[in-house]
Amino acid sequence: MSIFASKIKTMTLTQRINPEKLEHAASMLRVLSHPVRLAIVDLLFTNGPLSVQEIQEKLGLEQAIASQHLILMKDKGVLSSVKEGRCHYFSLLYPNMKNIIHCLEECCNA
Amino acid sequence: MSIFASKIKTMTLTQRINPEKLEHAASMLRVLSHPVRLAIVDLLFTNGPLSVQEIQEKLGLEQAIASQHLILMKDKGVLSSVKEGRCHYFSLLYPNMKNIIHCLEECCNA
DNA sequence: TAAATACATAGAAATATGTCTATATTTGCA
DNA sequence: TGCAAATATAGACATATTTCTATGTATTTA
Repeated sequence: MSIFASKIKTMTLTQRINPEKLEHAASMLRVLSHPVRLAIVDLLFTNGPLSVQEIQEKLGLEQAIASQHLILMKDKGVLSSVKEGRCHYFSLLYPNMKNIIHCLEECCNA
Repeated sequence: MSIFASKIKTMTLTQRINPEKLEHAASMLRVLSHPVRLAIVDLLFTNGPLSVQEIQEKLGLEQAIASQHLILMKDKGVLSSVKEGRCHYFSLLYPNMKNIIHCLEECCNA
């Protein structure tokens, strides 16, 4: 049952779903609301799992910056990671996440 | 031409589009990344143009809080408003914006 | 004109976010 | 074992966000 689907139009989002879920939804969007993180989503959607170093190089980021954004994205449930040797490979937990970006451009010519 | 559509897979988002557009896209998401503002999008999508007072009452917000969020959303290009007498009616500039929320739940069971 | 209604805004304070530098941790390899 | 590679983390700092209280502005109505 979707948290956003409403049967009773007079009920607000806040009334229909619990605050935790609403905050979580907002949190997911907040993760995407950064140029670097949008670029990471795009990169991983196109290229599949990549190590921190690969992401760092392809996007021209400092090591710490790349790591910090990636860990944040993982903590917030946007990315997953697997460890192979000393490399950590990150990938999109939900590749459909890219659709949000697609929606965004459809909505407002971003 | 979509800013996110890539013909050359080796080009990153940052390389394909200009930083201003990327920042604008991130900015649009940042506007949505707040529980109250998600609730406002939902409310206006369902109920059409509403005055500040109506929004305030339906969502149980303080007057200043409602006004601040609404003005922010307008400034960032998410809402439009018309003034009738002393009421300011706000509505979604792009009703499709709701789709982003729909995508969000599809992506990650938000 | 005075009061009330509907909003907006300013300023302060708390919290969150983003970046940078430096350092720590883990793992692979000579 | 000792060094290098890959990544994570800590701490400091600047900036942004959010909320709150109070006040200002525009408009309607008595």
